[in-house]
Amino acid sequence: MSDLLANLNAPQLQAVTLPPVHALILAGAGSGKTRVLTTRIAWLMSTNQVGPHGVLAVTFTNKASKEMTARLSALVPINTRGMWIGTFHGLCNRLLRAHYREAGLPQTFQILDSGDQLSMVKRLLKNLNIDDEKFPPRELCHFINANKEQGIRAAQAEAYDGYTQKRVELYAEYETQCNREGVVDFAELLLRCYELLNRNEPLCKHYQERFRYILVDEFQDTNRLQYSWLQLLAGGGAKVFAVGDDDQSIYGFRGAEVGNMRDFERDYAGQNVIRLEQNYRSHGNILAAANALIKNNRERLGKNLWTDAGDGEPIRAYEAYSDIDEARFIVDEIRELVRDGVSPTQMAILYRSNAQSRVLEHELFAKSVPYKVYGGLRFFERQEIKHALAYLRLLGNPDDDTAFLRVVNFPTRGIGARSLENLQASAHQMNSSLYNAAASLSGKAGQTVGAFIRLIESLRQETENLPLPEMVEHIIEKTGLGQHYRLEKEGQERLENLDELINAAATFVDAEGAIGEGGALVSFLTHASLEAGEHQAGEGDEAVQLMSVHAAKGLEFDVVFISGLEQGLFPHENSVNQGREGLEEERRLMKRKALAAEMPGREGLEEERRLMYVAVTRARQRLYVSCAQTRMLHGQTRYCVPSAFLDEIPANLLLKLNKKAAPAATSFGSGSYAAEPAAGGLRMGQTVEHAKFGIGVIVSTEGRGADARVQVNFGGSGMKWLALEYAKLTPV
DNA sequence: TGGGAGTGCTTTTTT
DNA sequence: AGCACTCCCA
Repeated sequence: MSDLLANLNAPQLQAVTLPPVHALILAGAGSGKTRVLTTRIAWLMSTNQVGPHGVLAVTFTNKASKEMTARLSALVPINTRGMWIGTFHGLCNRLLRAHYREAGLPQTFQILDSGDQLSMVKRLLKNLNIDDEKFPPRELCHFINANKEQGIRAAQAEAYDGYTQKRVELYAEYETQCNREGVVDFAELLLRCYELLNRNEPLCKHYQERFRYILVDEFQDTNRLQYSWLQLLAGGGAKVFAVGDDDQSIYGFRGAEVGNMRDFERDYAGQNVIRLEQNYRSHGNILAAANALIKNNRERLGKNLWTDAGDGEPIRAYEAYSDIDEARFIVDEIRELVRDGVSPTQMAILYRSNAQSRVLEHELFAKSVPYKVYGGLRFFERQEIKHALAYLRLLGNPDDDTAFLRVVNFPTRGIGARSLENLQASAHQMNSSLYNAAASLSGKAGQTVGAFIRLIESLRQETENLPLPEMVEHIIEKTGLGQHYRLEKEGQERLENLDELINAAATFVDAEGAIGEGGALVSFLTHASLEAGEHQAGEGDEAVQLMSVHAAKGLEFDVVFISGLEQGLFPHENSVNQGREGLEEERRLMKRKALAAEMPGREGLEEERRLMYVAVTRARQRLYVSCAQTRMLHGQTRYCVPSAFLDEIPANLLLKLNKKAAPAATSFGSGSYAAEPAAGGLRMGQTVEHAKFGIGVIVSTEGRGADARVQVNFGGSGMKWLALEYAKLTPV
């Protein structure tokens, strides 16, 4: 017991040992958030205030929930397996599986991932003969999800214009189709679970009485529906312990509501707000920079990180000529650090968008520095894996049209678009699944599709009594998938992945223990949807880590490089511009019109700044910030202005590493970002020198990127229009 | 059916 | 630039 509480600082101790009250823990970066959360659970249990049975702990990612489970079992000698610790989606799934009947779902309901959802929407549009230019499928998915995340069903959705009216209709169609197929998307897991509890009073009461303590991680990332879900479960007197950091809210773009923190404080936590402000991660200068940055945000609950550690090193800043030069600089620094004995694993290069990794990878490769890129295709999202899973899904639920269409002609069986059109038409007419409608087909289509149906039927029989891994293997072979990739030139890797799928099935069975009555298949498929597999993490290797800032949240490194700190990139222009349709839409949905109108783009910029704050606070000992004057973007050279965020770092914390003055107009601290981004980083009125025409003054600019041109008054040599891409203009 | 050419898009991402 | 997606032809 005393061990448990040893080494906690005062606010940590206070949080951990709080009496049964609602509480909001504002936990700054590196302040021991996970430790407080797990210790709180351990303390509650070891002091017999609650049993493992009465705890509900919610996280956002599988990784976080695994970590929480692991750390908890290290703290208390208890079997955490039966405990309700998991992600929002995982826990909702668990509830829905337990009460599928009450929730109106088939026992074997399957989960659509975003890709499945998209193809479902596309199919719907096609069947209804709707122009997908007018209603882009991606946008429609977003519309549907955003509504669900607000707890709004199609029947309740309001539409003030014809366009939205139509989208609501499509939302309704989509709902119908999902129900017909017995599948649910991610948002549906939450909404369905919420509705189940909300309208089934005895059931709700049961869980309300069961969970005495509800703990929520990363509370700043919750959306409206998740908040309501928590409210509902806490309705019977359970105490909610919410941990979060409003300054690290970087998922507003996908519906997270930082406002939930404020609401929670107002509605529940009241006096019990505890701030964890001592940072155990970073040196003083790094924290000072982070604090200075985030101070510029208006919408904050307020918090200032401090540390016992010394100031440490200054923040190193480098302004490169180009993206290539920036990469060169970073890689050179890394090589030097490696020579000095820093482990590559402890170094990370962060960027705002994944496209930026290319140049960096190129340079790392050229200099033979091992590296690892995060983000990209995940295991269960690979096409060969999805194909195999589609067959498995069809065995479990023949009504799953998405799965049906995915593999009905893969490997090819001579079932062309024509046959499928007929099939979809008659399925539509019969109001049944494609699988069921297949029997009604005649002619050639009837034969080929019939053969496919027989294949599935016989597979079902053959695999009925097989253990899961063997079942998977059997499917891969008997469907011709294996053969297909064996014959394909580039199929080797895909074959290996399919083997890996068999392994995954075996591992899964081992981990889950014996699950009887064919439940193993369903839970394996659920596992595949809910945990798409790590982002090709590949641990152990001595490699430098490359990832987006978003992906870096929750991680820490001795050395961090933040690259591409340029206006338009970081902060990203799409976040700051208000004109974007999607954003407008979001705003309308979030009913924040007033706020948005009052300060257009501010919210966006503040989220970008929080992103920068997250990036900065990843670093333990050394932080580099860099930008480039030119950058290849979308195949065009773009002339860049250093990020406003660079100017927000106090100059006394910075060590500028540029060897010589670079031959361009911009430099840190110029404040030039506020001005209209001039073509090529050159501004009106600037004096420049040209090899042939001599000294001149810029009188106007036109175009951007590769098309950028400037008009220069060269005095005696006259007025010239020059393309920046070709003309060498040196600022004077 | 499959490949080659043409077209368009391109922030961040978990479940 | 690079990739995904569509369309059309052999």
